[in-house]
Amino acid sequence: MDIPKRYEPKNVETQWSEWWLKNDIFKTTPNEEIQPYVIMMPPPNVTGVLHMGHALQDTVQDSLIRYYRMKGYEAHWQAGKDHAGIATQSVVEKELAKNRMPTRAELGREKFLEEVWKVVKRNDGVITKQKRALGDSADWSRERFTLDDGLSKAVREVFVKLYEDGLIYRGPYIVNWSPKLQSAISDEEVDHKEEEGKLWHIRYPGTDGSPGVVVATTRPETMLGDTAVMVHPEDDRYKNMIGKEVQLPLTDRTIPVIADDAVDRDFGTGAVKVTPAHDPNDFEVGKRHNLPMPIILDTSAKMCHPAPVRYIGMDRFKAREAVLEDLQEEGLLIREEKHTHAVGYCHRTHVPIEPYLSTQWFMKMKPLAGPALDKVREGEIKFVPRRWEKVYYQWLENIRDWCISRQLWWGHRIPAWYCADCDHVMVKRDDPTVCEKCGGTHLRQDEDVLDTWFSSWLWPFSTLGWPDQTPELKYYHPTDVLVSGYDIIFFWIARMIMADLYFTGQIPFKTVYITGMIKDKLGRWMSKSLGNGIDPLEMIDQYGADAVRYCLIVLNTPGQDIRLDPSRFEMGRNFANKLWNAFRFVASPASAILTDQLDRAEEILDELGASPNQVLSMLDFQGFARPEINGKIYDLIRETGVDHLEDRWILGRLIETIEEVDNRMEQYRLDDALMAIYRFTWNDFCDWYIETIKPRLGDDASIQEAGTTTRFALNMMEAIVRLLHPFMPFITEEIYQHLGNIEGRVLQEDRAQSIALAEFPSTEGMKPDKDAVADFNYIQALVSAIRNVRGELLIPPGKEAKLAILERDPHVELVQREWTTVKRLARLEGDAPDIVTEKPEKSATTVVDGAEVYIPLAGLIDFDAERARVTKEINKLEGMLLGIDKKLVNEKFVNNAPDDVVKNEREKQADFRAKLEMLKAHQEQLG
RNA sequence: GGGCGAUUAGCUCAGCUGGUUAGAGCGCUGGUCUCACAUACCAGAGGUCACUGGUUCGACUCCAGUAUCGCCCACCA
Repeated sequence: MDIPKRYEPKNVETQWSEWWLKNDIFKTTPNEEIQPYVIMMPPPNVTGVLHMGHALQDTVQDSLIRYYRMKGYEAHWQAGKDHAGIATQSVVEKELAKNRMPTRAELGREKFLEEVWKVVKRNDGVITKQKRALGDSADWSRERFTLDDGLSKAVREVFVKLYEDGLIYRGPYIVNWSPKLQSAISDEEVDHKEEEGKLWHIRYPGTDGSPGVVVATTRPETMLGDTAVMVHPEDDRYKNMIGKEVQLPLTDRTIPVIADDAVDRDFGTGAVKVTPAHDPNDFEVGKRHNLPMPIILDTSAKMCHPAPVRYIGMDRFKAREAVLEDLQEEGLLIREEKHTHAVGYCHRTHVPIEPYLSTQWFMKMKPLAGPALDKVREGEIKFVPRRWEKVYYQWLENIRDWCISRQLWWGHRIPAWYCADCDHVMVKRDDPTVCEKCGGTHLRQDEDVLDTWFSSWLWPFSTLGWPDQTPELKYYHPTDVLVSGYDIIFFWIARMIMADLYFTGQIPFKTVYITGMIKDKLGRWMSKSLGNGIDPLEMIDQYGADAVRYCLIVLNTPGQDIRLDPSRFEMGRNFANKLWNAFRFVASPASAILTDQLDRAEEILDELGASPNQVLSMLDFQGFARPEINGKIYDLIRETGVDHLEDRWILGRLIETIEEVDNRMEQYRLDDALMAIYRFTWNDFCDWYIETIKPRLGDDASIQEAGTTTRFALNMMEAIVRLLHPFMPFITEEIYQHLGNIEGRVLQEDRAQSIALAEFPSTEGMKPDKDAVADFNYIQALVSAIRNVRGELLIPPGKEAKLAILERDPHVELVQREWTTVKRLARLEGDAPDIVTEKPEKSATTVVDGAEVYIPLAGLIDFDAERARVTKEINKLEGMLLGIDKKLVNEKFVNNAPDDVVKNEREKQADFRAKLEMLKAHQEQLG
């Protein structure tokens, strides 16, 4: 067999990902006989590329999906893409500019949308391909797009239904306006940043020549749109002003002084300028007091008409300077002081939001919020980790209406028509041609589109065919878990829960698994401007997708941010390489031996004393996925007289590992699950098991022994790759298929086509052999102790040492029996340990499991080193013993602590004391 | 102004419902190209678990507070 010494992921990974796709390995179908396990993949932007956040979340999802698929579920991972209104539209606009094409405005709606579709079609498939390179085992045949016909139908249905139910309305309100996007955005799309700004005090003189009032503002430029000054009704300073008019500086207008208890008397001057069209509070005040609401900033936040002519066309910040300058000149700028306040920024374009009075579509959220809150409160939907539920509650409890209209072109156009003849508004499932009220035919559809999230909040059911009652909807819905970052709890997660409950009456998913966000090495967000991003594709190219996945899973504590440094991927690569070489080792003798065995089949079977079918089926590789066979394999091996301690030990460790993996997977601690597999593979299987069985495969071993040994080791290998497959799908598929080939003529028909479809190892009906585990642990401790002596005393590795054990040591028999192992691993000489009645002269002494063992040192080392080693050991022991002594002297501890804890401490005390005594005696001897 | 998280070895992080000799990877020190793997092996050093109190026989783990860093929410102009 041709197996490369170094594992090279590149070709292997591409090959398998194409093979999986070609063979429909991940395709699912509704099947009532099988339990479904479903995850909705958060749809990435159509024009997007894979970034580390995707890589993390996808790996988590894929590991879950693959795990449950192997556990026998119909595991469906629903993929798709989001049209991402604003993001996509600006990508296309930028591209037009770059290519010196006409602008959006020049092209007009229809032509522009054609351009967008061109870009979308060109990019379609890019991110999907990248996700496949990562190993995503989604059912790609069921991919959906938020703008495809089905989803558009769902969006339309939802809009009309909510309109009919009175939850969607249209009207003039203050919205968050992004001058850069030239569109309204929702509250959630505004980022607040604390900023050091200024508070300016401006005098509004009385119309009668009196001093008037001084107002304080952070936005002097908006004064040009003021229609009142308000003071607190009880404020003695201003009581006499209420009802009077003041002059609005820089204009020829006069405005009234009104009283409203929304005013905080202690802030600023206690007098507030009121700009109803450009401030949410002032808008409310304006409504209460019936004030005019002149709009003085246009959609680009430039000064416009009712403002005095000399300011018109000025950008808002430019206008601020001009206004301040002019006020200064007129002596009306009283003072300016520093003032920190929160400024809203457009989440996407990072320009300051302009509160702006405009007519938009809104959705009442309160009625939807109640049930969504209940489902989480009642535990029907659980967040992992739980603390995110608080964030969810807080948002829903204070939820405000959702501004859903956007002044964009790319998206679902609002299904509302206005009759030019009678102003009637129609919201319809099918495009109307005639006004239902006046019969007129001059209908005009609303120009705006819906917020992107208005389609994605339907994702868990719209992708499954809703509003039609499809078999998919019945079978896959509700889904099991949603995996996402905490950054879109409001945007998406909470809204999905609301929508699903409202429209299907079901929860969208049972669990919300919140991942952390990927940060750079210094804990900063990865961003293009900082240039600190790590490209997952580059990492896949360099280290392999398995390595990237390994790293991301291991670093991922639920809900905790991850500081990522590219060098971290080395651990994944190294682990893959380790696994590969372990496989190479157990596989290389396999072909030869097994072929030979089969050639001598009858003879061998005869020796084994079993019928051919029995033996073949029991030695079948499927063994470790079938617990009931597992034990029998071992029994059989033992019956043949090939009874090895290490086999029973590693089997025990495997059982423990499988149990731990299952347990940790249930808790969504994929990091722990993977670490358990890692430890088993590297520390137990590679470091101890393989090292121990080497003699059984060497030249001195019989074919029969080598054969059974290889069988057993290959079975272990198979168990390992199956355990590991959910996390590292490529290398495990590669090894699995190799194992299948090695098996050659034996029971091929029983093997799954892909490891992805093989059974996950189970421990059903199996228990670790406790005695074997204890015995092997002793051997490990013994070997480690000897190695420690060797290491500390700098005994050259090539030099073989001797081992002497006391006759009364209860482990004598065990050490004799396992001498081959001990000898090899500790590099000892002799055919057996020396059995002595007392300590040999000039020996290093170490204590293993309560008994001394000796390494005669004559000719090996100087005794100073041994003295130093023993002193170190004694100091350590004394420290530990001190703590235990203290506890046991304390009556309260002895009386109050549980018996087993006290017993445990007593045992430890005895052990440590004995060990200490032995070492001290030894130290004395050394002089 | 509320809320949340973090603070454990030089670095990045685990440590579940209080009792472990407080762990891992990387890095570091010493030794090995030992016939699966130098992307490796063996041995080792390194931590008053941010601080202060409290609860408890016992606290890295629970409670209160302090400090530093970070995040989210919030219409005081």
